[in-house]
Amino acid sequence: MKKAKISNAVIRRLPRYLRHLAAIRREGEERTSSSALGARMGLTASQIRQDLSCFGEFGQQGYGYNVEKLYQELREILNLHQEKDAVLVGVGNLGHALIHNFKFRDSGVRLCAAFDADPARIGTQIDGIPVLDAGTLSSYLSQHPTVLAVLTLPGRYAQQTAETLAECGVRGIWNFTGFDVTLPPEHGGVVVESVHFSDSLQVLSYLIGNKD
Amino acid sequence: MKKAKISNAVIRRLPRYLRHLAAIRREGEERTSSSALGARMGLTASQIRQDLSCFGEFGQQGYGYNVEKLYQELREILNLHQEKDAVLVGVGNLGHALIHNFKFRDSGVRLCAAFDADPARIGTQIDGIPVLDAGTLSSYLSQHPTVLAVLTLPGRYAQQTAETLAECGVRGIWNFTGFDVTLPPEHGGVVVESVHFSDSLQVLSYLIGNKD
DNA sequence: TAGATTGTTAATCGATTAACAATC
DNA sequence: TAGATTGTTAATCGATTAACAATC
Repeated sequence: MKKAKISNAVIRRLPRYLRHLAAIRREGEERTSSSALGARMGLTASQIRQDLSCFGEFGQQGYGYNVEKLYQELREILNLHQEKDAVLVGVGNLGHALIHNFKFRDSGVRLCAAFDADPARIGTQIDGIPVLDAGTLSSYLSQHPTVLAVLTLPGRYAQQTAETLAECGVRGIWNFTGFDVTLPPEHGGVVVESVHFSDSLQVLSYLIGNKD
Repeated sequence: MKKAKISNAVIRRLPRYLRHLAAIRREGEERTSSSALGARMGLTASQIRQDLSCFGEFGQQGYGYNVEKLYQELREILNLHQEKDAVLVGVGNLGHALIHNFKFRDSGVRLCAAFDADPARIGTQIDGIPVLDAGTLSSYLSQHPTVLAVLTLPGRYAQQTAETLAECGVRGIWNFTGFDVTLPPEHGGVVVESVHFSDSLQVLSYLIGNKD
């Protein structure tokens, strides 16, 4: 039901808008404007108005934007208001850290189960999330339709596991393995979002190294 | 000694080039070309040549690029060849996971010490990395000049800790706190590279939600 | 009302792609 | 040599910024 294709640049700014709106909201402000928000975020007022206008008309001339309303609009645009079930695959240090620290709920995600191949972990719970046998992943998914999967297992299993997930109907894969995962289009456009720690560190390395 | 300013878009592609070159190298290939690399990475040959030409002339007409040479060139461009000392601040689950799993060495980073405020953790070691009292951070830094810091502590301490780090001469901050950190220019252009997990998940949420 | 600020159209800027002469 | 492929210049495309009429 969307009109024009939204550019990637715009999409990647949305969570940042949301973060700043959330902060302004916590500060108790009722209204803001494209110029105020822009000053705060280091963007031009023009860009903010242009970005938001991709999704609708959320402001009011002479007044600006109602913080609460714009905040909620952004949550809807990002589909955060809609509950999404997820599983996590690979309960190593990083998987454990995500289960324990990360606020999945803030993004509308309900982490339902974790999977691991290590018998010592299977059957345990982490913060109330059961750790199940990785061998039962696809049978679990067939019984519990799940839209999201968090990939935190060793890189060598990334591709194969991603394919299993895609076959079982997962729509989005949040990939922390550091390996690229490519899913053929027969899997109906499953989206892979990768968090490449090393890419980020290497960019930092570049930036500090060229400051001389 | 660099000529023109390199655009951010180019810089963020460099680690990805490196990753693919590393894979091609592992596969035992001796040469590649902008079109072969482009096909593999989903980029145009033109873009690859354009990107690389920002940094020098690494290819040869009629032949293409020597994989090993280009790989090493990219490592130099990113300053990965140059040893960089780092500290990690905040030894919670995520900090622990990074110390234990992340291959800092692959990016030329030597993690020298970790800091935490929890007395139960102070004095322990994680994979050979000593956990020191967070209260001694600045005195440590004055004795051990350190260019990089990994921020993995609770968000409410992010800004203040970043300022301390900047005052103590740290040049780059790798920020995992989920909070934005802003350093005034009086800190001589300390670079902050943030890994915002929630931004990434929210983009994924947007993308799967708009596939209907 | 007058001032402020929107959404949108037009202008500018920057990044990507195409074309091609140079040459291995 | 002929074919392949570079580095670079020019053309295109897309994203950002500026301008402004509409209006709260």
